[in-house]
Amino acid sequence: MLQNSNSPRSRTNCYSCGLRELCLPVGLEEEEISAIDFLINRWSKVKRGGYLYRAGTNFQSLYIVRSGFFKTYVLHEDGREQVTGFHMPGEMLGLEAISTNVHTCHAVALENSETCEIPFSKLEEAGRIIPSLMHHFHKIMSSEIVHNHEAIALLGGMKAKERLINLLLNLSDRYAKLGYSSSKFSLFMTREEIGSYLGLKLETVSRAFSRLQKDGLIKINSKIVQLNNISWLKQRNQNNYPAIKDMNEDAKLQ
Amino acid sequence: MLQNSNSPRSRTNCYSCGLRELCLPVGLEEEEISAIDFLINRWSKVKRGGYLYRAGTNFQSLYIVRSGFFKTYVLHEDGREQVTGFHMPGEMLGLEAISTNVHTCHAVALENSETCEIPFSKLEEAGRIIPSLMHHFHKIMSSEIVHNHEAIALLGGMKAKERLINLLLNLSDRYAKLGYSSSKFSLFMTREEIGSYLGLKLETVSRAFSRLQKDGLIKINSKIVQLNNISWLKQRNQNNYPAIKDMNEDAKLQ
DNA sequence: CGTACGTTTGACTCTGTTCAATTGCCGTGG
DNA sequence: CCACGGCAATTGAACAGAGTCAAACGTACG
Repeated sequence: MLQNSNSPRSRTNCYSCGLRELCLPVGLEEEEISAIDFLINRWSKVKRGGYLYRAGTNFQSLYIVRSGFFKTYVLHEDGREQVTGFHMPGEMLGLEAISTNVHTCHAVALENSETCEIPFSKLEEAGRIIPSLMHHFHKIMSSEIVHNHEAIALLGGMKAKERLINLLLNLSDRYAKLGYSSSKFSLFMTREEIGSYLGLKLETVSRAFSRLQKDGLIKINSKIVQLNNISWLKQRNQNNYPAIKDMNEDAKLQ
Repeated sequence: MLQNSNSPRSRTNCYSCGLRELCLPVGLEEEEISAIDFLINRWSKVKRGGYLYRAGTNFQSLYIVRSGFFKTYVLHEDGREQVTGFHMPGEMLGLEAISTNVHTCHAVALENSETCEIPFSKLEEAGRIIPSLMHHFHKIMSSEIVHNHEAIALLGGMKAKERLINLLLNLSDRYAKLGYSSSKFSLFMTREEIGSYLGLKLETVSRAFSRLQKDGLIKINSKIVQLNNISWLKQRNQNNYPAIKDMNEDAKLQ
């Protein structure tokens, strides 16, 4: 049991980490992995409701969720919070802060969570020596941008029910990647947080859930949701933009 | 007139480029600038309505707007287009494609435009040799994420009039940085494109313009807009999230 | 000069918000 | 163990803001 996740050894050991194939070390050689183990100089727990970082604080490190569940949010002028994302194990937090060296959003744990901390200056140094590490880091940042574009498309063009289905399918996919059930999982966030993320009021979220349940598409019991027919939901509500097919349409436009 | 912007010489010369302080070379030494001139292997024109790249095509290069005005958009399943951003000189395009090596959005010129092309693999190579270049590139990607967060906040929590004011102030700031008037400028996009970006229908955009004009806040003549009292507009409609002030509120939350 | 496109404006509809009351759930303490 | 309080979630009814449909106007370009 040397590699038990609670042993001190595994605290700074990417090699034995269950998230290895989802996280920063993707695509690295064994020796390179041990090199980045070096970077990760801390391993911290954040209790439910606790802050990983706050807007306005100085940026030093990026974080990777090791276990648990986070939300990030910004505040509107009037104090209303706008959730900008939900974050699951293997996902990186803090990328927004690189531009100004100050965090521009708040990161809160919605469950008791664990994170790996990666001092950014060290990551840049290591990236110079290990090109594939740097490249993979660029991919992570880029996919964050893609993900944001999807969120913008969702907020800009979808109705309440579609937004909710989209979020559920998105969570479903991410749980699947982690090896959990894609059809039945827990929502760690409140209706209000879901609403904030989807640009809806909590009552609207609640009504949308009720309606989806009445239509037999899902089963929902407070925080536990079950998707009855994922492929049907996906068909009814594509969340990917079929790039190739689009090309024909575009040709006409030009 | 060796450095005239149409001379062949200046095509690959960052040193003499008017955007030098807004673009990739920010913070580099002179010798380093000549090193990145090396990277930029093409300099292309895109006519109004033409595509810089399309979703679904392979990713090779990033682009920087040299002159003109672009929009980027993704397509919803039903073919409706969702504008994800407007892009002015000095701004970088194509960052979304790094993650998959395929462009996930379309980039169209709204005016006759010019761009610099930066092969991404060469940029990564150069970044290994010039750490400050790599670091600045990371800042650019990060600020793209911040910008997306702002767009999400706008779409998630604002009313039509607020959204429009926000866009106008945003454009105003960006024009100011380029040395143009911040109070009177041209909108290169149609009402429909504005609406798509703001998550509104074109009629709603038009009505919002009319109302702002009737209230004396702006003057609008088809595509030319004049902001009558920028500081008042800003006060009435903050588009920054005052991070420091927020800290007090947050303390209560935890 | 005429067509096509973008814009403005009005009247009506509908989705989501607001306000309010009720229910359900869970942890605390009697 | 049950009663209580507090928070989250549900549901209903009235309301408001944005969407839809339609008509008319302006402007740019062939």
